[in-house]
Amino acid sequence: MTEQTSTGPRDRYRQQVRSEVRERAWEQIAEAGASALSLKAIAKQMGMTAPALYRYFASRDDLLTELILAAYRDLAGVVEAAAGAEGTAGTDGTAAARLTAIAQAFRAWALANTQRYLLIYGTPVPGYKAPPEATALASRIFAPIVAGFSAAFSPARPAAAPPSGPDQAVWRSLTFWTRLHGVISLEVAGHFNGMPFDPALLYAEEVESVVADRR
Amino acid sequence: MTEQTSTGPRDRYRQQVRSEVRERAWEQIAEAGASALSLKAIAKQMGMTAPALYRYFASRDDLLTELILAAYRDLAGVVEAAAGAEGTAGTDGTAAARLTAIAQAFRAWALANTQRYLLIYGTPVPGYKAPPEATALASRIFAPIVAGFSAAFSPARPAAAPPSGPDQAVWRSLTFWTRLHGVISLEVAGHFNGMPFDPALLYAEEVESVVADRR
DNA sequence: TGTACATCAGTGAACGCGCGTTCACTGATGTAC
DNA sequence: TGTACATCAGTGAACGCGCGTTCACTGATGTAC
Repeated sequence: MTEQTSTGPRDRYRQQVRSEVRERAWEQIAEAGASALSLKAIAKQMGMTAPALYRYFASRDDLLTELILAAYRDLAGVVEAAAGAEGTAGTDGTAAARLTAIAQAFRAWALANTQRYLLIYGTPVPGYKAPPEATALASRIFAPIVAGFSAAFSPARPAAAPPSGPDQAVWRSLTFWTRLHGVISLEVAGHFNGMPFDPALLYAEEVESVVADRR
Repeated sequence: MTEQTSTGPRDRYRQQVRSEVRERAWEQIAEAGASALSLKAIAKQMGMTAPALYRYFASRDDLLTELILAAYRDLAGVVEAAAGAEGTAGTDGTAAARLTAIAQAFRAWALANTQRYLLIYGTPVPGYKAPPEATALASRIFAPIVAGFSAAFSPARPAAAPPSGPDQAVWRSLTFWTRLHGVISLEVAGHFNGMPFDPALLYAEEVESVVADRR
């Protein structure tokens, strides 16, 4: 009845196993970091022998690459969704609201997916070379932010914009990005532990500092 | 002739070997990250067998702890030196100059000692518990910054300062810290690669954004 | 100044561990006639 | 509907590797008389 493209029962099973491997991999990474990712350990957890996993992933690095790209895609989706949920752009107020929504979604995702966040923005895994697709996905995350700042700046001075027009938006986006990351990465790494203040407050202020900056 | 406290020739040799081990360890960490730190590899590099190193360090984790504390101490020293080199405090201008000097020294150290920086502020080494001394050293790094912002704010309204007086300085220091770290950590992790802009410029602007903020 | 002794750096063998990956194979499952 | 065949998931043994750490030991170096 359902018209599936090359999805026999065997294929379905394949996808299921692949998905469980990824799940276990994330658990493992969450517990001991990306460098601890081990096919043998995953196999043992799943009640299989290690060589069996080579039916599903070409190598350990292949699995890691897939996980990293999935993390990127997930985050990109979250950011895009947050940007899209704020209605159509145009007015300055809406652009600011959209940027704030993006920032909140960004942090929420980072706190809920600590290891995924660290996989993307943390200390590079030694000896591991990120695939080219990662760069494209990084742009996908960045794009809604640049769009937000572009919208926030363009309506005031329409046609004959000052020379620093589009660059201005990119520059703001960079500042936005580094400020958000500054708070999140220190929080996630536990460097605020024992300090009597609310990171959410600091974060909110940082978001404001760029979004509400009229210059 | 030289009055040394328990420093016979044997002791001097000990310190020399310990120092070479640390050096090799840093080389190793620089190449492959902290998780790749290996006593056996260090021993081989030094033309010794691994058990010999146990004369100098109780365990691998012990060596790592020493390295981390040394990194903290080094950075703390650099920050303190930068703060001290800016003459006595008091005037508002001097405090700002001091903060800027601290920021520049901070970044310079981070870029020159990438792995050391990541060891302190990067993704936590999985399964490794930082010693309590680390917290004290983190405060030593933070203190000159807080002092700078305190000096920048107090002279205008001397005795009867507003309630948010001292907290204000700490809050600014936090913002200062997260903004600097935001730029540095992304730069060091290579996330600016391929982006056509100068991180030094972005950094300078971030420094200014907190130091020159009159509110 | 010379000898006896204590200290201690370093060796080599061994332990148990875990890793990624290959290979020839068994046996179940789906497919074509 | 039933049989023959191809596909493919999973096993078990093995490879070579590197790790931290222990232990009993050799031999050189410094120290005390």
